[in-house]
Amino acid sequence: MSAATRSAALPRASYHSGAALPRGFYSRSAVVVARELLGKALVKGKTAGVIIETEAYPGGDDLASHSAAGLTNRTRVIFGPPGHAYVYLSYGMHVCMNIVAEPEGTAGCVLIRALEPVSGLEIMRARRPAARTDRDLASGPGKLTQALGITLDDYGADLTHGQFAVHEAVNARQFDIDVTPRIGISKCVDLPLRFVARAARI
DNA sequence: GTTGCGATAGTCT
DNA sequence: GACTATCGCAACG
Repeated sequence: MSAATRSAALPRASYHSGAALPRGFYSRSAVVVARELLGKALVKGKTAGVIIETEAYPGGDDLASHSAAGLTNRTRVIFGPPGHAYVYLSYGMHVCMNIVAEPEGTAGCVLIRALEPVSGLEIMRARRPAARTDRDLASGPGKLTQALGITLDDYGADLTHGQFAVHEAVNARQFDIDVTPRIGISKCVDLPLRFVARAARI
């Protein structure tokens, strides 16, 4: 266990979700939001998963953030009010999902990189025939959007209420948080902005 | 278990 | 016209 590790709580597979997180949760720095999203439940329709991996894209000075180039049609939601979905197409074929952080007018978002599937497993398996195990259903940014049925049509969706939202998770167990550099980027590759929940053994 | 590579389309230069 | 915040499969060990 490294010095960058700390303890927090992760829901059990038999979890049930609590109330949707309020907008104020997201109206903070992207780094704090990225860290605190671990262990929360991302719900869409009948499917849901517990967030186990995130990356912070603070905007501003961070050249790896899509918002670094400024306000464009694609990035406008990142500058808007927090708690909304920033969805984009990656490598021409994969959909990736972020949650907008920081107060309105300030850029910043959190990439959701992986989920632990907890509800609607049958639906997820049907959507992801390539997954060999249930662990692979949502173990990557492009996989989790497929498993939950998130598409570019969900761009800008408000995640603080409704059938597509992030919920407080109930019935939690302990996990550790590893902090590492972000994955798959070519700029600012050394910043420790990736957060991974590692379930405690036993 | 690991490494290497091609697919594919939106966005920006 | 270049460049991706990736994935899945094939070919190894």
